[in-house]
Amino acid sequence: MSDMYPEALIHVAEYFKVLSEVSRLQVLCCLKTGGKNVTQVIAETGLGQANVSKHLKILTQAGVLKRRPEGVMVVYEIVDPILFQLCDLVCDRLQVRLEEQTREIQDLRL
Amino acid sequence: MSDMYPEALIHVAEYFKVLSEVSRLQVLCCLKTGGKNVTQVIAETGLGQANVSKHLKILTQAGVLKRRPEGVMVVYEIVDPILFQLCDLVCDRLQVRLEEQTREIQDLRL
DNA sequence: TCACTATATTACTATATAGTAGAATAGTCA
DNA sequence: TGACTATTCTACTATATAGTAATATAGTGA
Repeated sequence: MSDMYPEALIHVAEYFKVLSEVSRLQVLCCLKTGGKNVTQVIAETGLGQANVSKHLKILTQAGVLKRRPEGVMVVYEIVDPILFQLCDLVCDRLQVRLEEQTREIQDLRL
Repeated sequence: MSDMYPEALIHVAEYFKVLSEVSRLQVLCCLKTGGKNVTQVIAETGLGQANVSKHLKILTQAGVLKRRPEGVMVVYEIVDPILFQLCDLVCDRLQVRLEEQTREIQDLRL
């Protein structure tokens, strides 16, 4: 955000875009407690197999996950150190906004 | 990110989606130094009028900007306290990733 | 009132991508 | 080798949305 060149902003936008899909956030939540193989992710999220595979690829290419083959299986784990900071910031902010909106609606009742 | 319910993740995904477009990041960069009216934003970003109007609305509805009519003009300003924290975190992370990739490519040369 | 400026909305096109079915690939074991 | 399992890829459809042109709205001053 230090300058205005759209070229530099493309990468920031792409990073945020990776985190802007519910299914991908589900996958990340599922991996929060540690690395898991694809079958486990499919089972825990309830998403389709091909779909999970695609999202895991997108998250890996974005540098959020790391792919590690283990025998027949492939284990994915979170390696992005800022991921949870980002999500916690957003969650806190959303909560504050909701409280503000609740207060505004109450004020209308006076 | 504290649970797995997709309903809760929808709001997080929506927030990230708002920040996942280059044009909107341009608008935010333009407003980083202080509130501006729509005409100024159009001039500084080079984006179309209707387009800027649309993005300003989206950013306002997301709670990132605040709309304040001033005479004939309408001034928009950033009110989201976490916005720059988020962007700085992502920028730093992207820089680290680039350095890692540079090192990996150099290692291939050995 | 009319003309002018600033902003917002509507209707449309073009593009991107989520999800899926089915095929392909790769590894393991008998 | 063949059968089986785990994962990835390909081709496709359906949906969402960025950008734009034209129109609408709203305020201001002559």
